[in-house]
Amino acid sequence: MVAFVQHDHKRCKRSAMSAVKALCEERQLRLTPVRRRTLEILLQSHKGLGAYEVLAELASCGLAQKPPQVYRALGFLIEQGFAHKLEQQNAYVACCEPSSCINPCFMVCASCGRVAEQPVPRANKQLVAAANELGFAASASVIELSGLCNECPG
Amino acid sequence: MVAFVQHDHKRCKRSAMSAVKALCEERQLRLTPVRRRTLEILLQSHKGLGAYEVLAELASCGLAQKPPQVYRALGFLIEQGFAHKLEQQNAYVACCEPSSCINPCFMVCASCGRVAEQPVPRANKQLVAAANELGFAASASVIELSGLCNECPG
DNA sequence: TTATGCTATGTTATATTATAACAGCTATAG
DNA sequence: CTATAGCTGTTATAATATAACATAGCATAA
Ligand SMILES: [Zn+2]
Ligand SMILES: [Zn+2]
Ligand SMILES: [Zn+2]
Ligand SMILES: [Zn+2]
Repeated sequence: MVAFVQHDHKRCKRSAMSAVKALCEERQLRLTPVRRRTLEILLQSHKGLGAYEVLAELASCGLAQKPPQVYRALGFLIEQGFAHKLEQQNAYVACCEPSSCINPCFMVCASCGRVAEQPVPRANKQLVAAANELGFAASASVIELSGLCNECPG
Repeated sequence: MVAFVQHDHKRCKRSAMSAVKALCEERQLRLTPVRRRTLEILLQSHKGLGAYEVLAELASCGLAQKPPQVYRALGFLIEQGFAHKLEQQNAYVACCEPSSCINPCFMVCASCGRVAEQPVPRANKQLVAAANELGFAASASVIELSGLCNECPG
């Protein structure tokens, strides 16, 4: 909800990271150095990053050299809801609200690349209801909008 | 709307193909052999097909041998709204309603792979409105549900 | 303590998906 | 005919992702 408006991004990062730490303790998960650093890399900005961009960052601080390493770390973060994959872009982005995030909608600015994440409970209910009417039991949704953010002129 | 219920699929294919032919005449586009055959291949079933699966089919009837050929044909069909890409699966599917299809929602059965396509105007309006409130001007949407269809047991 | 099993990591190799770049062909309008 | 625009053929390569297996760290219980 925050990517496209002025905000204290340092605070934004700190709060996401501490939420993730808390959730890991709660769930008895190990936030290992490579997982933690991967999340930090994603949290640097609100832009989606390709897996190989993340890998390059990890490599530059000596934490990983090979694709499987970054895909594992991303897989962990995504499974736990600490990060998301943008299917349209094959890009990865940290979750802004790791403790309360369910089926968000992503808005991707085609100009600056920033991504905002927004819960859309009503739209989700309607989608699931429409699906149910067709006898389809929906268990997950991908909702991604692309367009222009308020800071990027048409 | 039709993939998950019993229906006359031959009719389904014929009607999509003739709608596409009409639209091509209207828009002065060339439905060349490779484009036409690509569409026919996608229309064989309501499952999403990978680009290289389509290519294999094209190759088996001598219409294309190399990746760029199938990606071009798919690109044409998608630009014109005659087919869609399922971003979650990197798969391609023919459009069921080529003459009236706008921003549909896709339901992908995780078990049988069939894909149904459904207009969701209300959900779309809500998504766009929510985005606008954040100062985001949405111009395109990807909405994909995954789950189980009525013929596939949990 | 040390044996045991589980989770995570390291590494090689390869699979899968997609595009850039350029050469050649074809339909058609003038 | 010939210029042009759009389509096709081909080579090469980029970009994204996973399989498979070897090794290391850690947790816990005999
Ligand atoms: Zn921020
Ligand atoms: Zn922007
Ligand atoms: Zn059908
Ligand atoms: Zn099914």
